Amino acid sequence: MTTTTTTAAAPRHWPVAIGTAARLSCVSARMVRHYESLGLLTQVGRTDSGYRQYSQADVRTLQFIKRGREMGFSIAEIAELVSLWHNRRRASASVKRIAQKHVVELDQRIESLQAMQRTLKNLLAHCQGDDRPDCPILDDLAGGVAQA
Amino acid sequence: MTTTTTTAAAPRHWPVAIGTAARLSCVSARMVRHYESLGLLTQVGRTDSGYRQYSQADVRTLQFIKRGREMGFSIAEIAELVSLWHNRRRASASVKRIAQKHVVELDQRIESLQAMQRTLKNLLAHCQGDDRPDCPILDDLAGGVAQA
DNA sequence: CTTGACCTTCTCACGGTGGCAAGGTGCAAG
DNA sequence: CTTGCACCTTGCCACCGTGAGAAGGTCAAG
Repeated sequence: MTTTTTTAAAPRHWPVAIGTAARLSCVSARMVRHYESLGLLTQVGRTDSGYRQYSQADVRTLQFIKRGREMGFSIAEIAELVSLWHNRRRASASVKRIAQKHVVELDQRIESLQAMQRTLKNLLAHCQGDDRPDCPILDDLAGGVAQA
Repeated sequence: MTTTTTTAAAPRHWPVAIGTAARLSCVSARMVRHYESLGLLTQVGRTDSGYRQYSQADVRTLQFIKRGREMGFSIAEIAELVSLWHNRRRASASVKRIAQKHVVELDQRIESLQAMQRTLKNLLAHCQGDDRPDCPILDDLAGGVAQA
């Protein structure tokens, strides 16, 4: 393997093309274009032939987005966060507000999933799971007792 | 209010039109059609003019689907469950298997959301949330310390 | 007959990601 | 220089589940 530009880490020259930017940020080229189309990346450069050119700052923004997604922020929230990140006169309170709202949403989603789980585990505990047709799970789904 | 057919509960006559079926099952007419298009409702009847006609059994199936969605089953899983429900020679083990798989998936999703929460709460605890720009949340997103 | 509630089918959207196709580019090896 | 391959470009389709709306037909009551 004579690694020329195929290596993920530490490119010799900037700016880089989309493939490299994708590898450096662990975001697929597909999504890099998508994020650009959503306006998360401010004016990406182009070569004469139309290839996108990414600066180190662009790649850092992509990593920022990636990390935001990993924390479950929506694209819209990330857009706000990126904007705050780029704004030196931001108030950390603005960031905190977004994050707190997100924590609440996560709480609700977790709650909801846990409620499902309680119901299901309850039903599972009473299901024989043999070759007979009788099944409390189906009974419940069919308008049953609604045990929580 | 001279309630004729507008009432949700207990229709005088069967079969009923989609609106009534929707009200009885708490599924939007929109989704009732959608479920039919996915094959979850076996051959819905039609009047001469093309209106769908729902029997009590159809409405019960819709309620079954509704409850399944509330427990977080995917449409595909619900399709299997409905089929098992309709099959008198089913083995409850088949049902149990589907439900157990779903519980595992729920576990994973909950885990993942909780991981996000841990990270976020951690960062939030260190964010002043005042009018100054310094913010550990942004620092983390920007390729920071990755505190879990 | 008119009105209004209901029904029909159709399309488009969301969020976020993946896939594929058809075509242009850039570079290295021959 | 040519060939070949990896890369880039744009564009469209798919998923899942749901909502919104348009444009038109139907039914029942006034």
